[in-house]
Amino acid sequence: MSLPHAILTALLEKPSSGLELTRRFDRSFGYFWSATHQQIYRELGRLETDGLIRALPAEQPTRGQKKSYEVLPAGRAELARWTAASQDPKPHRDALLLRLRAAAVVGTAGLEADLRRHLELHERQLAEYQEIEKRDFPPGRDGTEDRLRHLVLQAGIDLETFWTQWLRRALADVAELPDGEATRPA
Amino acid sequence: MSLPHAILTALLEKPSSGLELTRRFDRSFGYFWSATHQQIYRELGRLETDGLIRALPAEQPTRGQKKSYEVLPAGRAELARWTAASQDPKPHRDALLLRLRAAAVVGTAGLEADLRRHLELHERQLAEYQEIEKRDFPPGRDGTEDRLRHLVLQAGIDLETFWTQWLRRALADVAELPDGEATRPA
DNA sequence: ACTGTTTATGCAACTAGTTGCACAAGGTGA
DNA sequence: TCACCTTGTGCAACTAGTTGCATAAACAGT
Repeated sequence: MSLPHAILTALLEKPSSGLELTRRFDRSFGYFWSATHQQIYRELGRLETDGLIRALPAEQPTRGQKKSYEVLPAGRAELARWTAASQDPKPHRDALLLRLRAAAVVGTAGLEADLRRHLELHERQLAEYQEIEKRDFPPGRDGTEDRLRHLVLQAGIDLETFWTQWLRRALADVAELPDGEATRPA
Repeated sequence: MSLPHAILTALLEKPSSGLELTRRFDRSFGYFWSATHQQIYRELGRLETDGLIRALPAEQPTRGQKKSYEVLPAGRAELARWTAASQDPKPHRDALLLRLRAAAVVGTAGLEADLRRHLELHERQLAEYQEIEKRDFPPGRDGTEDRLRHLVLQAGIDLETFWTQWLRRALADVAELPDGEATRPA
């Protein structure tokens, strides 16, 4: 139940259209919350119906026209309520770790290439976050908002750093394994 | 589409009943895949129907009786197929990071207590994983399966370590903030 | 003008995961 | 022996997220 709150947060930071939100969720927002454009449009509709946001119609709100939204007081109140409430951590699922555990019983075929692919993805992501840090958080500025947002970005950077290191280690380990079809034959 | 494969992996490591699986998914398996007992029973039914696993009926398979399952060759083949295929990383969502970002616009009320609660949870989890490591992976043993499983556990340990560190830093940062109802007044 | 591509919005169907509850068997204490 | 608790299995309804496709306007080339 957090997508609406993610959208409210994004809109409070800057009123946007559906597509702009999609871009932001793909980009910087993505390191803590991701969403497809279909999800976003659907949720924007709900939030508008519920009176938490409203459209800023420039001209006619037909198809093919940009439609920007802003947060209404009720929306801000709802976000504040949600933010103040304590939440239980959601269970995590990691397909890559599961795969490695599965590989321990059915063999490591094909694993190495994919570990390498993941490593590349995480390296690219890390580089991107470091770019953002350099651009958006130069040393010296430390308003409350900046501090908190920097903290969030820092988590993203540290996580990507962790994964690149772990993957390198995993690759090194997998490389010196016998790598049969199955380690414990059927 | 990974729950069936998680169950196949777990059953290959050791044939189990629904409840035993539930316990394992709550415990060590939980650091890379979690599932409720309802999910597990449902999936066991499907896997049996599909001929990937079969029940080992001790007596009568009535209600209130333990019913253990083992993986059939078709199940092992399916798991091997899945493990060898490359998969795209799933998008991640982290409610805590989202909350922090939301707190940057609607205020940090209630945040500190919850960060502290999360810190405790992660510390406890970390301690538990370290226990498991000490018990299940004493230095010296390094068969292929052990190596891979240790690698997975290591990821769990390192992730929990990361979170405890990050949360301590976040707490320190939040502590010296003005902490008004909203940092940027409505 | 016409064809194709990009931008922008959106619906519908499906899959995966969660929540709430039900039911049976076996043990425990009063 | 009856009431209650724990263990073990399971269904049904709901919520969240994914996938596939449709539609329309704007623009670019030919």
